[in-house]
Amino acid sequence: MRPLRIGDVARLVGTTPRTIRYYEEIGLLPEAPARPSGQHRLYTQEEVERLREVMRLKNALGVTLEELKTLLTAEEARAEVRAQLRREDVDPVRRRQLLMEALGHIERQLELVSHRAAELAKLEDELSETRKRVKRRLRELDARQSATFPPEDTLEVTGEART
Amino acid sequence: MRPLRIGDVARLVGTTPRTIRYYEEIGLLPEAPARPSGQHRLYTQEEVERLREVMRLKNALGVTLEELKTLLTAEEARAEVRAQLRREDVDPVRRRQLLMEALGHIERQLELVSHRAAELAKLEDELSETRKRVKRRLRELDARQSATFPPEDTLEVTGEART
DNA sequence: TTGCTCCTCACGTCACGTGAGGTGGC
DNA sequence: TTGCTCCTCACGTCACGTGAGGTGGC
Repeated sequence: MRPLRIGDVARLVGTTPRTIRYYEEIGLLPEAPARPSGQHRLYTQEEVERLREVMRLKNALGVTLEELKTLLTAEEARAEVRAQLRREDVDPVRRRQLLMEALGHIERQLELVSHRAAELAKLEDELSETRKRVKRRLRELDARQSATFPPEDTLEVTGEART
Repeated sequence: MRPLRIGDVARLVGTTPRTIRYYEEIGLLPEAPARPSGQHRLYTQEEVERLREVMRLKNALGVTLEELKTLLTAEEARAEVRAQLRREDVDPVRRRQLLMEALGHIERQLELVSHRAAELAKLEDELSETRKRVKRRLRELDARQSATFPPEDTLEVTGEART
């Protein structure tokens, strides 16, 4: 698979080239290595995934880019920790400490996410309740219509109803 | 209940006085009526509710304030429509048309909300899965500990575990 | 009277949007 | 060669944050 250009990447993750350049500028994305100024940026599939994750977290958590940067750095540290833990030669005390740290990070993120998720779920619920009520009133209206007027296939009163 | 000042309102809905003034400035909130320049703004409980709803929609939908303004205007129009519908003297064709319009608005909002809600739910799920795994590893570690070492009440190896 | 919160400018900032003018690869 | 996308400034904008200097109510 050939390397992608910035416009392709932007389309793939649902953003704009300017945003990608800005994230690179503030250090949220790693700079394309050894690119002479003026040269085109090229991206691997891996970098696209990274950016997709960044966008997802940004949308989900609703934090500033500075906080997001801290968060991602912490996440990389956790990846480092996982690598350390895979090598079995870590003593259990240190091992426990690392796992507890990881747990702390995860729980802080979970709190943010579940709070927002709950709010959204509530709003969604309210909206679908309202929709139900409106639909019911439409059905009731139609029922009264067909009682008062001839059946709909013989008369064109509410043409919209078929669309 | 006495009227509230801007700082109290901000605290109640979880924002800042500056934000409330800004919303008033761009017409997202109605101007406090007949307030001489320099005079304090005073708010009723009703206005607090309105602002709370604005904040909730803003957070949930993630739209620009301009879009939010359009959305709220449409919502007020719907309230107007509901008032019209309550008076029974609307002919059924018009009645049906109004209900269909309302349904359209609700469904557009629902699409926005449920999309974001689904994304958040997915992220929440992933996070709690990860948490589960980390917790399981901690339990396994502790199990091996108590097999290798004497029971914890006779030895102080992992003091942290008690906190 | 003394704090406290409020007021109105007005400039600063964050996260980009939007040209201007120019270069690079199918 | 002609489009197209890319590049780097650099200024604009949206949604506020943050003082500066001053007034108002318990």
